[in-house]
Amino acid sequence: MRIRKTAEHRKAEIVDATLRLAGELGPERLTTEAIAGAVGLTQPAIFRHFPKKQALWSAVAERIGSVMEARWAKGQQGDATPLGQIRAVVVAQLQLIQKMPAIPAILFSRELHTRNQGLREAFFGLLIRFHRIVADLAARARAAGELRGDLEPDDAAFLILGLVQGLAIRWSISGRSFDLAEEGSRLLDLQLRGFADRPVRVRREEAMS
Amino acid sequence: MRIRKTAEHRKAEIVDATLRLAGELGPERLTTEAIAGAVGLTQPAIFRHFPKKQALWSAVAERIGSVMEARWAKGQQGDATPLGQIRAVVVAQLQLIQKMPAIPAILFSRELHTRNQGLREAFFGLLIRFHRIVADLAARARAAGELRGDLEPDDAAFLILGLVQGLAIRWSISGRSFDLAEEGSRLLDLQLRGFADRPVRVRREEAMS
DNA sequence: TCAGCAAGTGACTGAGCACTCACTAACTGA
DNA sequence: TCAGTTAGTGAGTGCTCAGTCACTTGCTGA
Repeated sequence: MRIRKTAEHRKAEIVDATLRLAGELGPERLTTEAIAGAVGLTQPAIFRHFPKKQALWSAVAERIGSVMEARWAKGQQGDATPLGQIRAVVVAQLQLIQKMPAIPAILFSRELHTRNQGLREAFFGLLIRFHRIVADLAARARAAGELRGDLEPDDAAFLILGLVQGLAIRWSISGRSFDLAEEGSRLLDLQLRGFADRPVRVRREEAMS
Repeated sequence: MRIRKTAEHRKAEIVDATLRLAGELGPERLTTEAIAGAVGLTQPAIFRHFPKKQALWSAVAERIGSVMEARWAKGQQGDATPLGQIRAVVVAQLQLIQKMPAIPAILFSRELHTRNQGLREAFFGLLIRFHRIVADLAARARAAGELRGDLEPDDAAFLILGLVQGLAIRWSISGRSFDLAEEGSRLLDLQLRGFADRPVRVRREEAMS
């Protein structure tokens, strides 16, 4: 007997399956046929819920965006120092990537880079949001004397984003062969140590010693 | 009149066109038809020189690899300090990426991530090579007292690779809207400053002051 | 100068895939 | 209970592409 569900429910199922499969097969290998199969529908049923495949990608981007925002907000809760909050936000992001490998897969996909402008804008916006959050925390860290004076908060954030993205690339291309959050936490420690406040005179002292 | 060239010459032309077009259209949008058009041949002629499209990708990877190795070697020439050589190698890499946008395009492509295992191995190998070079320079920097003692050369190299890759992502996704080598040079400066040697006691002095 | 080789072509094939459409049947509310 | 709504289907279309194949034609060396 044919099982019918509400459109809302099906949409969510389809987005879920797309997210999962995009991580497994990669966004360009992902066909509506495969998605339908995973959900237990025939292929044309997908188009009952999303008029174009692009609309499905938009829904996926929206889902990813809201999950990310939620995690970032949670990472900033608590009474940690600004640097501690940066750590929390970055680790939250890495854990999310580990749980949703579709995120780097889509970020590195041509689906995003050439085919689907809306998707590109959505992801670029997320990158900017992430950068903004880290940069704001860095600014507070600098004000609290936890950050070198010669390091602009924006630049500190770029370096931290680079850490996350470089790690994600290495993780993806190596076949996800290590624990992302763990390795990221370790490297972030080293990175933040290099960000710590150190007046110029200290360098002179070192040079003289 | 039909123009005939030697197979060797044509192969080089086809690889050149593929590299150029992969940067413009993206690796998955790139059809044999488009390549043939750029070279001035019909589509089946491509298969006269490369039995499968994958063979063409392999030739492209080989070309990229040899160009990279040459640049890295050149960057290490001269009598700069180890840190200076790291800077030279990184800037050389960024300039190459700027000249050959196909490199990040392929690095981020599904062509590499799921479709074409040989290509993935070739690029992963290049990443490892780059990491090795930077890590070796970092080890020499540490021996020369230019690098913090708590920072393993391998980890320093990971952070620097992250900088390069994060920058490449931002550059790609932003529509190549800034000067890669310039921005990279600036960030690398900030990064290397954080790598500079600083004994633990200095931090304690700071904390006490 | 001409035989043989190999670069190149025109016309196909077949697979993959997004998307369509007429139709069916499960649910819902009056 | 039954009419209207809408999730879902089966069969198909058209397009894009990698790859094939029989054939042609420019080039080279004996």
